[in-house]
Amino acid sequence: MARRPSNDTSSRPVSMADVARAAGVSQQTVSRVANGLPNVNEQTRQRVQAAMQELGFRPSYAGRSLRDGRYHSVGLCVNDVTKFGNLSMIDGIASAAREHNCAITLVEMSKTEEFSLAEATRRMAALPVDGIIIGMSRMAPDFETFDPLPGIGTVIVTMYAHPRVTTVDSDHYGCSLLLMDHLFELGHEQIRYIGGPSFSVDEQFRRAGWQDALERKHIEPAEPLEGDWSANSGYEAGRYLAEHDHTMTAIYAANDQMANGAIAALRDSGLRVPEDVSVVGVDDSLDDFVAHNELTTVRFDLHQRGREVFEHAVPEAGTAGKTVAIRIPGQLIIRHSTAILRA
Amino acid sequence: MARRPSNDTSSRPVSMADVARAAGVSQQTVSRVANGLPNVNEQTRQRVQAAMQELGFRPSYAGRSLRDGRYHSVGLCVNDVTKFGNLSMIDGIASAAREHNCAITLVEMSKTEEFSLAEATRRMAALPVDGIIIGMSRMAPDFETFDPLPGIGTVIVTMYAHPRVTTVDSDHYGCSLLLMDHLFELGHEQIRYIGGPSFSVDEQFRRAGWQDALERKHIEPAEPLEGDWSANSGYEAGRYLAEHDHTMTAIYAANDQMANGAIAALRDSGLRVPEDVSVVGVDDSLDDFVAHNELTTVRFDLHQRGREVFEHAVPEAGTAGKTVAIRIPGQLIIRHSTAILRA
DNA sequence: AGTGTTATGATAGACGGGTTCTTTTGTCTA
DNA sequence: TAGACAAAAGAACCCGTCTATCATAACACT
Repeated sequence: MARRPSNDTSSRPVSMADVARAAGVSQQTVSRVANGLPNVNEQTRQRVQAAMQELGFRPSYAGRSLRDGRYHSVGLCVNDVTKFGNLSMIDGIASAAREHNCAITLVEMSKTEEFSLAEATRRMAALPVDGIIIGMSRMAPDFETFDPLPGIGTVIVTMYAHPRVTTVDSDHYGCSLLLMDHLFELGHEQIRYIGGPSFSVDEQFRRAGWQDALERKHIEPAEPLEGDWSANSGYEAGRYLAEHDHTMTAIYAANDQMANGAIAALRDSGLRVPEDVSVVGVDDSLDDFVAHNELTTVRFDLHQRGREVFEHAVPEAGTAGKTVAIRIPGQLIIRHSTAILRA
Repeated sequence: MARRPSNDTSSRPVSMADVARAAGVSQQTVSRVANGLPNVNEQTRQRVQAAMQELGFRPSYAGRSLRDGRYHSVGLCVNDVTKFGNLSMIDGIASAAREHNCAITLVEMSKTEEFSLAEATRRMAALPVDGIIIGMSRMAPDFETFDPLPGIGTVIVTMYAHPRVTTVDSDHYGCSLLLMDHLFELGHEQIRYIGGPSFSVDEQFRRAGWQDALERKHIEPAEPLEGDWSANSGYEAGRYLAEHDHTMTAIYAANDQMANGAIAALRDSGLRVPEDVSVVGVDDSLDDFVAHNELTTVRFDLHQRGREVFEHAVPEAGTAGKTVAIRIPGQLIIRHSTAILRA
């Protein structure tokens, strides 16, 4: 014998049938009231609403989803919530999701465990999501071992393109070109690079942009330095450069934190910024943390990126099926850490 | 006429019935295979698994939830993802949720719209959640207009206590006592306060701690200054104090960013830190952004807070029903922005 | 009296997974 | 060969919401 329908409201959420019983009407009438359909007597409507109120009825998400085939939520899988890139991604997506009256189902992978597209997809597949977003800025996506789930939109946040999946990212290559052009215009040519950890894809593209910009002008790039995104690592690198490279006139640090550290190191070494050395960073992330932020940097429109990501993951009519690779350009923010090269 | 059952697999996710048809077995046999139950012939099992693979079957979240009455997700509603407090809360909760194999359903309220417990509860009620967490650090919770949803755990992250709902927060009052005791031990008595915006509850409790600590020692508190949590506002306040208060020997800034700004202002005014003025902050949030972080501060164990929040929102057997008010103490981190008061 | 409108109930089916009950099939023993 | 027993698989039903259909009132208007 299958389970008997139980009438004790204590252990079970309140259903339409419970409301119907309490109000002395049929379940359909409750449905009509709940969904604001016509052909309900005003008196009846009030009686039903009173019963709903009293019993604390709220429609079952599961029942409705089963019926509608939609969840009104988008899945987001990231490696580490606290990383600047991921945080700003969440913010951008949250704002886009809210506009579509959609929630975000967030899964943070363990910081120690292996983070792969395959694993992320497996985890998201079991969740109530109408689309899947996977943030892969830390490492190259494992496209070989990955198959997108059929019948559900998938977007990967990465600089790499995929033939069957839409990928979106801020243009981590182009931002370097913006900054390098700015430095070139100021007359700089000996531009050193302080990068993030070399496994990071963001780092790889930012460094490639720096290198290509130099080579395009037939300038031999000096050895890039490797940091870990933190201000301290930028300081170390800045110290090293101040002591060992007396021809350099500018430093490109791959994020603002390292740039900030590098500036401190240069000043501790007796060099002036920007008079002796110009310094640029990326992200425009210092404002809250540093008074009188003077760093020339690139700002990405993370809300636009969030919107692009969201709308490709949960496509409205028409846009479905097309897979594209979107690179969102950054905007050069010129402050006072860069200056014209003295003759 | 009700909807006809459709057999076109193209527009509909693959169900157990589809797999059963393809494998030539009944739907129940598919269920047995999917859930690893016994009493299935090895040959049959393989045939079913092959069909699952080929059709790309994945169990419907809605169907399973409807059946089980559980969602394996906890709802989290915050005002602004990017605020340090909220971010670290998400991180802590995410890590606790992962341990329970649980996802987070995140709803970010519009930064402009009114953020109330009633509204947050209303939004979360329509989502697939086994528990509800509402972050209310920005303003006093509107307990009057709020009723917790029956039959679902609710936790509010706030310093205020509620008779029928569990509330959890870092101890924003106690952290002030820790810092003030540290400064008292160093001999400081003229301790100025730079706070956050006065509508913030965190601010109110941190300031109350500062004031009570002074009054307990019968020291008249000097007028507190109001910032907006940013380094720039800390700088402004620091400048003002350096110029107008020549008796102060220490500054307590209500977060690290403002403390960092204040230090910069003091140094720009020709004062040395910590020799002339000691400075303390709260949050321990500077490490990534500032090289050689020397700020004495209080660190909160946000993962512990996340765990407490999660486990009270989604109570395992036993803990249900009890409502408590939990205040998680911070830890004093002594660096080099504080020093013994010179005679 | 006849026609139409509005309000409501009764019944049922669809959605997908899981549980219980029942039936069929196969194997072993007396 | 009949009976006992276990393994395998099918049938029915429930979870809660929504919709479709039909039936049945009550009521108004012509």
